[in-house]
Amino acid sequence: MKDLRGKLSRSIRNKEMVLLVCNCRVDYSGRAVSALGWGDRLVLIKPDHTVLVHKPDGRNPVNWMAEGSNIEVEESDGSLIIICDSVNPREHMVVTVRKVYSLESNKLKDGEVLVSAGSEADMARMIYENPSLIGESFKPVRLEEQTKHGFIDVLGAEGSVLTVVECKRYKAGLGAVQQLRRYVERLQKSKGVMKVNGVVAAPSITKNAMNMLGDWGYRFVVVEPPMYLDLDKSEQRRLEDY
Amino acid sequence: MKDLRGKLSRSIRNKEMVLLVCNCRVDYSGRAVSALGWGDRLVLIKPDHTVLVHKPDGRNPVNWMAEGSNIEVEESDGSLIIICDSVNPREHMVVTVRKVYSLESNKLKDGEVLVSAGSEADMARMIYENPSLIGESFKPVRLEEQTKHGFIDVLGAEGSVLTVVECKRYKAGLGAVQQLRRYVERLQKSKGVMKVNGVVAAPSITKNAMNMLGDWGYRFVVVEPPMYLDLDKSEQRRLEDY
DNA sequence: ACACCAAGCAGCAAT
DNA sequence: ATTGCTGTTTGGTGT
Repeated sequence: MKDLRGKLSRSIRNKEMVLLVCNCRVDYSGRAVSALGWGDRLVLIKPDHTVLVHKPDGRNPVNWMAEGSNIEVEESDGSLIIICDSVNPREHMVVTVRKVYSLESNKLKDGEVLVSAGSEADMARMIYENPSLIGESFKPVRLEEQTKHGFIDVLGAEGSVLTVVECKRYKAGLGAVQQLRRYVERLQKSKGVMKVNGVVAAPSITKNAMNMLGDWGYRFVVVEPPMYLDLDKSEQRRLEDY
Repeated sequence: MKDLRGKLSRSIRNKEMVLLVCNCRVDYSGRAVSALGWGDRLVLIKPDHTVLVHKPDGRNPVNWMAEGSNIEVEESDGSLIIICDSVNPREHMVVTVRKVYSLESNKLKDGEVLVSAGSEADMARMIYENPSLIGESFKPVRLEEQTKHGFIDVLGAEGSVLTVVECKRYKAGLGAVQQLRRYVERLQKSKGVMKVNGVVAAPSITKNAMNMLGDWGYRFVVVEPPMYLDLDKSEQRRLEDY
């Protein structure tokens, strides 16, 4: 274990990406507490001092420390002990390694950034630019207004009545209707007007949410999120082209 | 690349955990669309066919496929091409690898499951068992009741008045108050009673949420989530003992 | 720093 | 399978 400890410490200090496949146990305390008994896992230490412990299944790490953690490697009783600490939030994770299957590290270079589309913001933009998606008389006024007390996706008017549009890129649930209700009520209060229209714009809506929508006199409009990448900032290619 | 393709395919078929450190690009389409240019990354393929692409920083994978995806490995123009597909939701991810820094795989065995404490459910249980945390006259009735129209953390009574308690393990925000409001209103409607008490139980609460709470006649009670593990199911040890 | 909200949220439980 | 909701949510943005 001694040389392993040295190699590990050196790789971390050297800002390499470390892959440690091992049998280990993990103890965590901080925002919660947890214990994980002995088993085979991947311990991934990134150059930014993010530490991830992955079980052989699932998308998420079973334990982790956010970037910037302090990492110490010790050796005791033939075990490798990886101690991670962070302040704000104060967190502590200890990985005790009793068997190493493989340890390797690489210096990685990656300057690229993910380009993606299909978010709720993209949807809001699409509605702003194509107001008829909401209704014949809908005239958009403001896009993605983040105010002190909420975030209105699209604000517009139908005739002389203000209309709040809440977008959801997936099936709208109770939460979406509640959000809409909050924004509508705030507008009514702040503007001192009785009537404000509320619209949920989403590809679909759950039954309960639809009922709640009706109870409050709001309406639902089917809108699909736009799925194309703006790769060249000029030429947009539809998803299906790929 | 040819032998690499064989090794990779074999490891995947063999349900091993595959670690591929490489220079690659990634294209994804499904719930959204994304493109990621050339760079050095870790491609992690788990036995359950979860696929994760990790950049050298950050906690989350930059691209991924959920467990159970179909994975094909091809070779073209000296590049390794990993094609992942899933139905429901229909998703597609292609990792094009032009340079392999390392490729290894291991058969992992991990039967352990994470034991943790400090969740909202733990909080609700604590309140149920220590009702005075909410108030002198609070008598708990039901714990974590999932009704058709919402999920009530703790339901109780103060005198002859029903009381709904909404727990948050962290600082309570507007969402918590709205949730509470929905449950209270539903109860009032279904039971046909005028008065139902509402309580937000959390370590702290935001200013806006506190105001909203007052507007609706609800109250806030300071409660910290319980941070101890029930390791033996009999003997509880406090976090600080470790 | 705080507050609020979206996420290709993921994962879980109950319907 | 759908619905609703928590999470050591993470991550981003505006105040």
